[in-house]
Amino acid sequence: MARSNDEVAALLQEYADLISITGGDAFRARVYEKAARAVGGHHADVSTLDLKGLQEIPNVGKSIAQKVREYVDSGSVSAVEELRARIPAGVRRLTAIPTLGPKKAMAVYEELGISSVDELADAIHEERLRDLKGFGPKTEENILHGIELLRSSGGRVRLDVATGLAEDIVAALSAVPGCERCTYAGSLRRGRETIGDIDILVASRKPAPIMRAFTELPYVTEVIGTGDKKTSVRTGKGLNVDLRVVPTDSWGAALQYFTGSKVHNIRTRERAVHQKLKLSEYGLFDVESGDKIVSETEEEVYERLGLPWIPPALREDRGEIEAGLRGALPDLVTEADLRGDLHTHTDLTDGLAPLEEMAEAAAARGYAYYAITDHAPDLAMQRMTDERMLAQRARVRELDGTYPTRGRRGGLRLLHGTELNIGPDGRVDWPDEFLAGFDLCVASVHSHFNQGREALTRRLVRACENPYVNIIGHPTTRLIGRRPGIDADLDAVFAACARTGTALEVNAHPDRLDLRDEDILRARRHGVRFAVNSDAHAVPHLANMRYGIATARRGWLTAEDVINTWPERRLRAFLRKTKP
DNA sequence: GCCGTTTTCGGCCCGACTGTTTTCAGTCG
Repeated sequence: MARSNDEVAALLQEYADLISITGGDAFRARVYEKAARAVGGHHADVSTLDLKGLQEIPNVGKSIAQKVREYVDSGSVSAVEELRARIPAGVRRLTAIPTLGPKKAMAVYEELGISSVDELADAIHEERLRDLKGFGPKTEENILHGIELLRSSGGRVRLDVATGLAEDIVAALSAVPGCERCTYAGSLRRGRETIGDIDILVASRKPAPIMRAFTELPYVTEVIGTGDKKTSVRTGKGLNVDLRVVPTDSWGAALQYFTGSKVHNIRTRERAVHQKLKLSEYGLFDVESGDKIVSETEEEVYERLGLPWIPPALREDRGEIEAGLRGALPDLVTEADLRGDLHTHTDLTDGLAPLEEMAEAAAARGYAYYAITDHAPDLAMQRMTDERMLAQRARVRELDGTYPTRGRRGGLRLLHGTELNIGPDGRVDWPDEFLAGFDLCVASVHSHFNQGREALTRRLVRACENPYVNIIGHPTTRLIGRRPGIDADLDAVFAACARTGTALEVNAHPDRLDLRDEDILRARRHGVRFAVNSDAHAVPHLANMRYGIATARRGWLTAEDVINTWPERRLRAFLRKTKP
């Protein structure tokens, strides 16, 4: 079951879409969109709020608050039902087709009675669309192509895939003569968990050679559009890449603009308007005189708007503008803050590399400490026994402090741990006496994902209450794009973590990124501590930490919030939990 | 429909590109 907030947000978004499709007031539609986002991101459950409490949510006024109450009380909203009755659900789905927006969707429905993607494809094959006003052969072709894209991909790729491609493109374009600066922006710079398309920004006085080099890159399969300021392509990975070329003195304004997010940009531009200024990708301008005020760096742009520079990870309109105005932006954790990794595997279970290689690679990363946490016996396929685990522990003790780690006195401190399995009833693999021998225990759910909400919640809370469980590993077990997170009452779990001194993992594997940014934000309000871990099963996986840190930053975490940035003594004290 | 260091009414982010247009609407980010 989704949180009430998510259901209400989806309903408000649907209402906004229906207003747009029916040609309603565009500003009114936008307000519903803004309210949908605000409700989705609100910390308190809307089903527990009265009208007054609801109206404290930004962009929720009397009218929308009443609709939310109506939904919570009765399960539906009459105003939404009225529009649903006028517009078949299929018409709304048409707007998911690239190049087909609300206006065209309404036109094909009203003129031709089309209310599904299949009917639309048929109509195009029969050349019936081109007779409509504003439609022509090219429009038909574009829509048909859009339908193919919609059916084939569906869109977003993993953060690591997009990062790799973007870094290749930046390297290639940086080598083109006349390219003065080049970087990626957009959701990738903000570190979102999946990427819909890549935005590349170049500063240059001569765009043509850059645009040409861009369209000739080997992985480009199609050029969608091209001008002297902007070019868009599709790549073999099903990922679109947009390239914008701006004058060098516009770099800061352009970087700010193309980093987004859209909602953050709207907020910053609104601030500009209130100061009789205009903010675009070319700079911050005085409206009356047209004079450019600043444009060279992001810092100048924000400063002139009365704001400190805001880290890209925070630019989602989740309170960063208000925090900036109060001087209360968090000092976000960085990869350099990390002193160790607290969840890793070796070839004793399902890892690929032996303990020695993993430890050596960890030392090379400059860590001060490193935990080996192989699987415990309840994951039967891992064939773990007490003897094998104790033999590994003896080897860990031998190797402790023997790997020189740069910039630190003494060698890499090795911690011997395990990744326990949280059983259906919340119990873990070993009895307390055996668990007491570990330096730390991660505990994770690996099966029985579909127990009811109450059972799953109890299960996780019970794991937190185990005095030997230090970290809940990949807390929701979601796999991005493949498996949803378990349906537990996460707020209850977060409260249990805070109460028992159990940390929540931010699993850095790009398939997981679990907890996700929004859940981190909620957990943080409970006073929970976090561990950003690679869950490495091979040496190269240790470097996935960058994605975990990106996610932690999106969750507003500081080094203080993350236990594996702490000095070893403080970490070990935390791991003693509530035990005497 | 929401909101207010101009305002309780009158605003509401800005520009690039495309395809259809004889000067602009729609879509996208």
